[in-house]
Amino acid sequence: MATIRDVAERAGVAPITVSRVLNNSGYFSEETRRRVEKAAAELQYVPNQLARSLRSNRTDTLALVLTDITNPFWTTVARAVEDTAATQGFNVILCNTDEQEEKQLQYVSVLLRKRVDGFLLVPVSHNVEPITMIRQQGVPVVVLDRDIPELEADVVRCASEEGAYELIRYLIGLGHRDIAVITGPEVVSTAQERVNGYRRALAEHGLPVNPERIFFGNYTVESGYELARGVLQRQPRPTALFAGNNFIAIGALKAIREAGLQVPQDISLVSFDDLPPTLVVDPFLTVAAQSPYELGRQATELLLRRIAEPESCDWQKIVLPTELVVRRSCQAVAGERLGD
Amino acid sequence: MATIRDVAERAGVAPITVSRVLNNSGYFSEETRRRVEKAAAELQYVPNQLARSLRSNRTDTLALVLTDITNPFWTTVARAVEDTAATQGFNVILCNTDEQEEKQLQYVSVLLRKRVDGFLLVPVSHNVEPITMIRQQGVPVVVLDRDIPELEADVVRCASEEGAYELIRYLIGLGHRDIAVITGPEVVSTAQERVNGYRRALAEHGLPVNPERIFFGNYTVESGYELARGVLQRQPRPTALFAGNNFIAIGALKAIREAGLQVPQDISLVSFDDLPPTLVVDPFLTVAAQSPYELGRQATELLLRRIAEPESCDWQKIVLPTELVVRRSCQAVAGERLGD
DNA sequence: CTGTTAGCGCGTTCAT
DNA sequence: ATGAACGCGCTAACAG
Repeated sequence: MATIRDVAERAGVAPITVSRVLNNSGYFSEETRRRVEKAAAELQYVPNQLARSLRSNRTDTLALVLTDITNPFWTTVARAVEDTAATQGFNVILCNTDEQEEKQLQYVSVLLRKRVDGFLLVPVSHNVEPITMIRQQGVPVVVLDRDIPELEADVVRCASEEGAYELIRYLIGLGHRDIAVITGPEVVSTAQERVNGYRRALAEHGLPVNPERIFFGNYTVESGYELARGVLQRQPRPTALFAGNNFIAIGALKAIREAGLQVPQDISLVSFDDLPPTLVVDPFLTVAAQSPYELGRQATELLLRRIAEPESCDWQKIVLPTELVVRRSCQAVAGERLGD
Repeated sequence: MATIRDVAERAGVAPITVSRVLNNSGYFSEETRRRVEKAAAELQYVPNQLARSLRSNRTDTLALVLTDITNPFWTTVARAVEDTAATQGFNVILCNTDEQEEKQLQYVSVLLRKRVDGFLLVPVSHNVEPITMIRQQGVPVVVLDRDIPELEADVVRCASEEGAYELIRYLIGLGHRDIAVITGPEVVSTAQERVNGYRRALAEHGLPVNPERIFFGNYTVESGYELARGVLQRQPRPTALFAGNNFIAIGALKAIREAGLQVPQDISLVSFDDLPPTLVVDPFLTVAAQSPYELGRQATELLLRRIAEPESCDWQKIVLPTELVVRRSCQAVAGERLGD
């Protein structure tokens, strides 16, 4: 593999001159340019970015540490991150933590060694260790989707509490009085907030909050399935179910089908997260829709700004609104209907 | 940010001793180990992998250049690649080409500069330029999902021709005689092969191949929608439709719904690619299912082998079988039924 | 306009 | 068991 010195020799100039021509920096004659470019082309010279980075302390690479790229929500976020990063010449290293502390810490550690210019991190828990580690090395981090209490940081996330609140208010408006919620891990802020929104909506309508109707689990299809199965066996059965994310909703739908029940006739169902329109022929679920693309885009833009101007310390907390999308997965409860 | 020299000073040893302790290579006393580890911890020393890579010519990083991570097929492949790479300590840089030559070339060029250890590439066309570029730098490439005619290379792909053949044979078995196919770009091997399988199935059953029933487009929902709309307007309307991938199938379903038609009553539909079971509550489409996870896993393992032993030149062509999954999207054609 | 020197942080080589 | 010198490939700083 040709180095800058090989090119220099062949062109009959010094390495620094090659550097100047190829980076178009400093002065050089037209004749020199031609000679250098010719030599570079003939040798198929590819500059070594590692050496460059070693000097410049920039790798033009971002780390995207999320839970599972397999969830279309994260897929869309990843796409947005990659798009946005590319507009400024950055590449993206992708990592899946599967919500495991250990993987998260391992990735952060490796990526720090690789000297990525910044991190987009979906924290697995409220443990601040990974973020502290990153900060100690002076590398910018933007926390994605989830907040960590008492942590001063740049955060870009969606309005989980409000979204949940609206969903539940909608259900209450349809006359529902017994609504169960199944959601993600209790250590994850989005799960907590969605439950908070649920609580607030009930409270504001003077309805009791029954702790036996609140279930934490994982943001997976399996977990949604299991939790929903549990819920459906209860007597009395709740008239509506609130799924904490798209995967949980899918799991719940499977459980409901398996129990021989129908949505919305036998039970109403709402969910956080939409599935991307491209994946669904006939959208059916009433949801609080987030904007994963926007989430990824804004987070990346913020991160790139932090990389460009590392001084600033006015942490930004960006909260993206959620949209209530009413479709056909809910039914009014007879006799108690309050509105539509 | 602390360097190896800072650690050495604090521990009262030479930098090389620090290197030996932290890499656990060569000899050093237990006392030295303790002192070095203490100093490293106190300084929060993070070794600079750039410097290491500059010497070792290894970055422990792979490039995954695919068309669009947003398609669940590629999402699953990406997940498999990341999982497999991680087992050997490699990270993955993700790039979306959107089927554009220019983006593809740009990415390849940048990633060569970054000295990734290997490429997993889904070629946008039969243009061998990107692959040639990579090879000239002595970097291993594994071609993913698509083959390039007359190119000697490691390729891991699915059996497109055979999968299409089986789908069409299945339709013919149901009595269909007029089957349209809508698929991806004509410059992409998978699209070609799926049409070849379609042709072969018809030919083997003595049925004419009508060029007016073959449509190339893009592997996107929009393209599927547009092409299907065109097909549905034809008189006579084909009795069955073969969608070249999952996105095209979704677009086709939208067009069919919009035309007020029902699957399978009014038209039968089959597709290449399944949607991941996790994304679908009630699988309905009859498909030729590929194994995207297996595709990504095998390709990555092959690439890692090439990286470990760069000498070998016996190109591997791995073709993964496709599975015909019969569900409820097809109906026998009355009066001409041949079998089930 | 072009070149020399030096150093980014690390690990191989050879010496002690 | 430990260290000094050197170079990986590149570019900033300083001549000329």
